[in-house]
Amino acid sequence: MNIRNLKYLIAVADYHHFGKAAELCFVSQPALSMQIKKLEKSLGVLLIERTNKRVFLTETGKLIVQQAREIVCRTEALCETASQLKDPFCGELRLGIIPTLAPSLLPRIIPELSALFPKLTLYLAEDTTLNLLKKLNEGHLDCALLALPVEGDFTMHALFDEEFLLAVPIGHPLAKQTMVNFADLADKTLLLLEDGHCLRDQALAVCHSVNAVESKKFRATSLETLRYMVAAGVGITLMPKLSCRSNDGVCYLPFKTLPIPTRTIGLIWRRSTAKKILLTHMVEHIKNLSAVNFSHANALL
Amino acid sequence: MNIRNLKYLIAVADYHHFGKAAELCFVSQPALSMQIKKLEKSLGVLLIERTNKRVFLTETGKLIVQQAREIVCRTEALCETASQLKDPFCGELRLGIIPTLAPSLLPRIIPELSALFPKLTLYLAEDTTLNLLKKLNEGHLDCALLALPVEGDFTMHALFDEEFLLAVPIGHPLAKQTMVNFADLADKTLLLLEDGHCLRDQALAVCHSVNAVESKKFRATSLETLRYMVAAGVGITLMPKLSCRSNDGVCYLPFKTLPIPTRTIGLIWRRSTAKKILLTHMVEHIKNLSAVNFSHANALL
DNA sequence: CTATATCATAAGGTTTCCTTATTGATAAGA
DNA sequence: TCTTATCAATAAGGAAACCTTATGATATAG
Repeated sequence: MNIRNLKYLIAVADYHHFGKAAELCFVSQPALSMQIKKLEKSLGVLLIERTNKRVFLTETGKLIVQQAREIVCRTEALCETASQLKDPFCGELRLGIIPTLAPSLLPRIIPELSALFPKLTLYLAEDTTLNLLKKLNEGHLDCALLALPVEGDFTMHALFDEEFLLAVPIGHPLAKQTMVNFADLADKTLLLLEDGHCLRDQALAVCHSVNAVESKKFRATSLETLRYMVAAGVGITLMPKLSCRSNDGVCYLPFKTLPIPTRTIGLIWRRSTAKKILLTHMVEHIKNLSAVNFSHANALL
Repeated sequence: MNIRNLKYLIAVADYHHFGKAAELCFVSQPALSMQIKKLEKSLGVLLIERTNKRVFLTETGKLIVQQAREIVCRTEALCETASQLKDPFCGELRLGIIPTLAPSLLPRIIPELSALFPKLTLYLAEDTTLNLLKKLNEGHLDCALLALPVEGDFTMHALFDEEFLLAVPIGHPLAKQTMVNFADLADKTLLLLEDGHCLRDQALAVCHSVNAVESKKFRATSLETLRYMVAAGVGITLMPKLSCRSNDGVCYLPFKTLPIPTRTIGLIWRRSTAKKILLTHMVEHIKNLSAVNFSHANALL
């Protein structure tokens, strides 16, 4: 048995076709057929049932393929480990991020990160927390930027706390204040995001603690929609600080009452990742950036 | 990279010597040297520092070897899976068993099991529960016969309940009774096994529930020692039913009071074992054997 | 300074593996 | 029923990988 054998087997398992599997493996069909046969012989079991029109795995084959995938996956991880140890700041990094953070945070950190890690290719994926965790576990992502805490066996590093501000239309009675109390929100109705966004749950928690309620008529699909709804005078909402802007027809009021509602933004990754060194450096850099750029004074772009 | 490469690397990591590692791998030293060099080149990192007198792993090498061991281990597991699927009742089975069970149970099941699985080679290892669990986890054992429940992520199957009987010397006042009550034990002193035996803990639990106490002067290293001490009139003890004999100078009294003190004997294995089929068959056979042979009527040999 | 131990290198042969061409078997269509 | 298309197996020859033996280089010990 060798790793190539296993890769060929997995290709056949994925394509149910020797020819296509061979193509995928960049070898000729007979070469692949022969290797599969050799593997079967060395294991002493039939892995694939071949008829001329149909190729499918035996029950034994399914179990073996399952283990083969694990092995191939680990060999790739080994290579990745070596490559990262050679140069931790080189290669690719697949970064997941939640939609309520991406448009506001990325422009503030990507330019600096690109400059700091010029040999690094960054791939970005925007998705909900639940999907990000899934993709992380499946190895499709290397790390994720999201609101802590999350469930799962990940290494988690808090980066900064992001305040929530109350967003009201310019003409709103509260817009005359410079700050807002919890009491101001009592029995008010807030516009929130639709299900799936972690921000929705955090906002609901705030609602609960100040005796506000969610609007039953409307659930937004994005923060931008939410902002336009507020600007249009439909209602008020909570907005994370980094997403607050000036001169957009909305008035953002910071909270005066302690504890100020916030969410903690963090970077997480699989404990077993090969990119530990790069990622811990990245945490430090983002922490520094946030301290300098997202501070109270200049958080509003 | 291939599996052979990794095996060679692991051998060097284990022996810190190219020549000896090569011998272990049944190849010449240059062949091994070349493969290691090839691996280093393909990974792009230095794995081993060579001076003419000393061979040692780089920090990178240590991390890579760690992963290599995992991979090689899994390839062996894959082979084992195939072999077990080909013939589940063939090959080797490494069975662990606790010392307070081995001498009494094995003679009652090994002959039948040998007959049922003639192509199976059975290796037996006697050790305490803690050590058995460790060896199971490390892959040095395939399964273990012990008292349930145990801590850990294992598949567990109860086989039978084994009663505890009170062992008293023939001349003892209680020896005149045919059975014994919990009340008979109140404030009595019992001889127990030394630390490490699960039976000790179970006996202590019984002591606690009947207000008996442990003898402070003596702790036995085995059930046999315990039996001799009782026969010599030093004290009384609890004896698991399968270890009770007739005509050995000791009188074994069953408990009359409900619930009769017992321990549950079970077979456990790693959830990921390749020998699932064999082991589940074995569970059924031992259950049947226990129903037929360890029943109340003929438990005393 | 010599001997020894130890890993690296070199040259040549063996084995493994791959490629192209072809065969054989089966299912679908005429 | 015969033909055709599809697809995996087989065969033969060449390329690559790998191993072996012999030799080289270098550091340590005496």
